[in-house]
Amino acid sequence: MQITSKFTTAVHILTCIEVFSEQMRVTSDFLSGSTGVNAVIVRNVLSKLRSAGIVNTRQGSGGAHLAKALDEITLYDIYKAVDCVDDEGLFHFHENPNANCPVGRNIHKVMDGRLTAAQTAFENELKKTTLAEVVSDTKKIISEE
Amino acid sequence: MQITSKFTTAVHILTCIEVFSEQMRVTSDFLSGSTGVNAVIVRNVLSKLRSAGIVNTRQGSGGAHLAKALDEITLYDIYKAVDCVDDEGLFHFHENPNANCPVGRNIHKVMDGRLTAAQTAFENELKKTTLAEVVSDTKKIISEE
DNA sequence: TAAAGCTGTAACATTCTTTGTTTCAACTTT
DNA sequence: AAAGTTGAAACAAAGAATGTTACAGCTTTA
Repeated sequence: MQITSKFTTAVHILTCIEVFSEQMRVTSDFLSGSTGVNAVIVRNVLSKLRSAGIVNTRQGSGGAHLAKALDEITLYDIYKAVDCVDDEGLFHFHENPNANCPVGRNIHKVMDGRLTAAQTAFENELKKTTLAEVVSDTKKIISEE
Repeated sequence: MQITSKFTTAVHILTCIEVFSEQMRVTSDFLSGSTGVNAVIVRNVLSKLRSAGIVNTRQGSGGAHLAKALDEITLYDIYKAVDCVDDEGLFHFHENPNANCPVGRNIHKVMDGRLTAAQTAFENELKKTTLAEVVSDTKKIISEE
């Protein structure tokens, strides 16, 4: 199992918007070319990012723009925006533990807190990085090429 | 996306083995009944746990037993044993970023360390809990029912 | 030694998720 | 009005997760 590539795609898209949007119109076709991801998927990701208030897009005129300051967008915000994880949480619990078995009817109580703790540790780590850092690292590498 | 239910199934199975194996033979059929998971899947999970040196099973006689002390088995060990995550890591990176784009050819360099850090934070949290604690919590809840 | 009960495993089936594709209406600019 | 774009629905394809069937081989016990 893996976290959907929409997440890294979204980060890539946002980085492109920041790096290129002053010089050119960053369209879904351009982003499709840079990411290697289908343009409809790109629009889909952009749509989710827009719902989350992270980007602005407009029909007709084209070109995506950031809707927030770079340092106000964390990897966690992006991860949440593109629905990497459903409401059930990161772990898929087996669905029919037997309530007639003492272990079966209590395993959820014993495990849930610990599973949540692992998920939270993961998400907190994503909160530590902002798009500002990603963009700054990217620009630095580009300038040194 | 979610982490395969084989993980929680495995924890459930191991807890059952510890709780019940003194009084009875803990067969894959019994475990299937307690977990609500198909007996072949149970045997499959047991097979992976055996490969990882966590349980012993025997053809013919039946009945699974722990191969290690309870406090030497962490949730991380179980998670690794049942192959929750492949070698690529927790994140699925979009596969064809465009090397002709300055962002496309560098996005991996910028992101990989941060993705690994998030995965590591997650795994380290799983290392904090041993099966001893899971079993002890379970027995406590059962005794208070 | 035969029967019964169990494990190990392969092959296949089913369902769900992810990703891609086609299509087209609606919008904006020129 | 034409050209280029977004938004979104509907469908297709591929892959992953889970379940099912089937059966060979092991162990115990009668």
